[in-house]
Amino acid sequence: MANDLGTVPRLRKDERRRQILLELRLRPHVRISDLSERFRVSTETIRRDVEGLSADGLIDRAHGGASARAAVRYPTFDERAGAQVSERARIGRRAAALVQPGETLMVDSGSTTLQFARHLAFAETPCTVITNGFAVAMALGQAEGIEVVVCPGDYLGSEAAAIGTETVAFLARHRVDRCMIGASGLTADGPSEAIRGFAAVKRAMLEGARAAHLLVDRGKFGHEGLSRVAPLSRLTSVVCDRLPDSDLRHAIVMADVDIAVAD
Amino acid sequence: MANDLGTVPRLRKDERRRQILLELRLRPHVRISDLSERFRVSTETIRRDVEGLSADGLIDRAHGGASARAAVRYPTFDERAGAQVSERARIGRRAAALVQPGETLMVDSGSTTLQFARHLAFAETPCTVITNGFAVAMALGQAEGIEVVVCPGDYLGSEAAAIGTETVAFLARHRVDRCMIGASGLTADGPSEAIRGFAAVKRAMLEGARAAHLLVDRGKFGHEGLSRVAPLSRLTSVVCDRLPDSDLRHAIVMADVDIAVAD
DNA sequence: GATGAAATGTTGCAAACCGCACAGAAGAAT
DNA sequence: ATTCTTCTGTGCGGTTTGCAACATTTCATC
Repeated sequence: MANDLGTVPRLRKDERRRQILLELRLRPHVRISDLSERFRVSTETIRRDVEGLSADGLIDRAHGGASARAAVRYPTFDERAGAQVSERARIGRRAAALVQPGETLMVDSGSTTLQFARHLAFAETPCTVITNGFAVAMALGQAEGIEVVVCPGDYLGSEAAAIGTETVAFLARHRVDRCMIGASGLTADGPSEAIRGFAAVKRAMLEGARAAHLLVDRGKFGHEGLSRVAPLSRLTSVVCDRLPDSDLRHAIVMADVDIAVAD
Repeated sequence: MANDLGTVPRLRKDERRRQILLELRLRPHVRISDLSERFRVSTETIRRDVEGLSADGLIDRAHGGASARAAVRYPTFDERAGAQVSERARIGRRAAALVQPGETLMVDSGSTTLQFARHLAFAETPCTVITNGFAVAMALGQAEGIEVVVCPGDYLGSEAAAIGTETVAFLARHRVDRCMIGASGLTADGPSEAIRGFAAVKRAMLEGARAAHLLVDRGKFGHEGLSRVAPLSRLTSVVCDRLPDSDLRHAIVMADVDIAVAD
């Protein structure tokens, strides 16, 4: 109803919203009261603007204002089902414990590997990490003793990650002790990935690492994404929050892959 | 009074504050009520944490929560005057107008080039941008029609940028229509940079671009950073918010460099 | 275990914010 | 000019947050 092709929208509202968006690209947070003062409109109007932008997914709402959209939606939007989050956090912590001081790593982008990065950053295990994920780099970048190397590539805004041939070629030029990757699904055929362009990156990490750890929560078991990443046998271990069904478990064990259950 | 070298601070508080900082690396805003729930402490305690972190200049306070300090620190807290900010914004807008559809660009990390990026993102001029700055990539990554390529390199957390030999080598492999770079200072000897490791990146961009634009606000005139980036003559134009003094202006003109004054 | 400092929780009240409903204002289309 | 739609402002009750003072707990140290 708002986007009739022929109509020229009014200036006022769109201009304001546009300014709000611009502002939020510069600073992470704006206050409704400030905006109201600046545009000389009522707080209610700004509230409606912010509400609208938020509904369009362009910004995140906050009490008293609005904030830029999170680079990575980390605890997804299911706040209450935070179970998922804490399970991923447990997986991340378990995986972080695998890292020995001085090691070199490759880390995938994704919410589960981000949890890993957060725990590794907290542990401050001295190591070197190569990653294509912005959130992972930012999480690790503040930790003392952790060197972070970022991959080149085409920037994928929706996932805040670099992908593509540049990324793959860069990874192929490196060799590390371990890699930590996520996946959209895990079956007896191996991990698979739903997001276009990610499978190749994960594959490149698997190739370049002596040990490969797959970080997946129980929700991934039995699901299959669009692209096959690699056969199960390519993995060293699967880090998860619960043992898979006996079929999948059997396939994993037969492929000589360890299973580590967090907590 | 907080940093006695010998004393070992308690765990609880620091752990919490650290997690808050970590969280703010990933999302721009956290709510006090959420944090209180997550850490199972009273909102007052979180409020004190946030207050403390804010006093240390590590985060920005907001009603109901806290927000990350912009990846690249933006100047002052004076909202309305915001002179520096709006001047940089004007420079950014002016520079964004230089970009023609279909061009290829290299863009430096930094607060002024970030302003450029956000205006380019808003204009949605179709183009391809190579950048080493995370904030620049994230700003441009939301825009339709703009392809963003990120550089590899060592991640510098304090500036959210990639630097080092990998970055330089990557840039050297590319050739673009224009580059947009910032600087810590500008004198008759040319632009200079205060942050270690940045000068080499800027130099590589200058080498790889047919046209080179330096984006600087008036505060940079006459200042000189640690590393010389390049001679004035290497630039195509200087985009600034006010004409430099006659001496500097003369040097710029003699070097056959254009001066574009925003607004 | 006693002691004291720091951290945390609790309470009460003021201020800021939210959301709704309705009315007025500004444009667009007829 | 008129109608109609969309946008904006105002008022008000309800909720959340902020802030300060005080009570309580925790922890290190003796």
